[in-house]
Amino acid sequence: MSQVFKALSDPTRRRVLELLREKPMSAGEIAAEFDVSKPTMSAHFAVLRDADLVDATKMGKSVIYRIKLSVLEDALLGFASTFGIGRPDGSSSEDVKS
Amino acid sequence: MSQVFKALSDPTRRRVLELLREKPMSAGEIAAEFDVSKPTMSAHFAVLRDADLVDATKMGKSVIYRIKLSVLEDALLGFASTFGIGRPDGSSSEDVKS
DNA sequence: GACACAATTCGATGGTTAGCTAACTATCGA
DNA sequence: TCGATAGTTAGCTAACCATCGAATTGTGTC
Repeated sequence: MSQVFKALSDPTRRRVLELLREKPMSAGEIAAEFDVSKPTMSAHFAVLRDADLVDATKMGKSVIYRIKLSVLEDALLGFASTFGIGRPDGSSSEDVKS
Repeated sequence: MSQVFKALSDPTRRRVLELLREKPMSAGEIAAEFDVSKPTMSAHFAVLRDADLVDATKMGKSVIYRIKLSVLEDALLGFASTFGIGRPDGSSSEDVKS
């Protein structure tokens, strides 16, 4: 849980997730969208992997990243429901379509 | 936005918010629930204030903290809706009880 | 004013994070 | 196998964060 919020606390990582929302992308494709070095992007990817927010699959020379929407969903809605925010209540990822 | 997620990335601060969900509390009352020094708690409060997640009101010798549920709600649901998570549309704070 | 109490601020310390360059690993194509 | 390409790892610096004890500010009481 802390890992997820920590991952989301960085604008670069949030934007990575937004890019991945559209479609899976390779590390290089994603990195091309940002003005930082590849190693720096790699570190951001590591944080996202650590939070289990993305899935990394090696495809030939590339690594394809995919967002794990259900994890993001569970974290955000699960936490929100603790405060009676959003859904009426008691939402795990049960009543949420995938 | 980054400030909100950064604030939420710490378990102590999340628990502070959960305490405040029940009722407003003084800094001392909150601090008594944790096993850290008052200065440390004060620093946590500062992060929460910086994220605009709580409201601090001086009452005599004490400072009363109140959670700002609508800010938490807007941040979480607003971000979630970016990913098509949660309610179809951005919601506001209607069902806020106190 | 003098005192006690609530909370924050100050100063120091240890740990973490973002960023870089350089070097390494792995894969593909010739 | 050689060279090019895609990513990650290693090693480093600078900035930031959590934490503490001590000092400070502000409030109420006597």
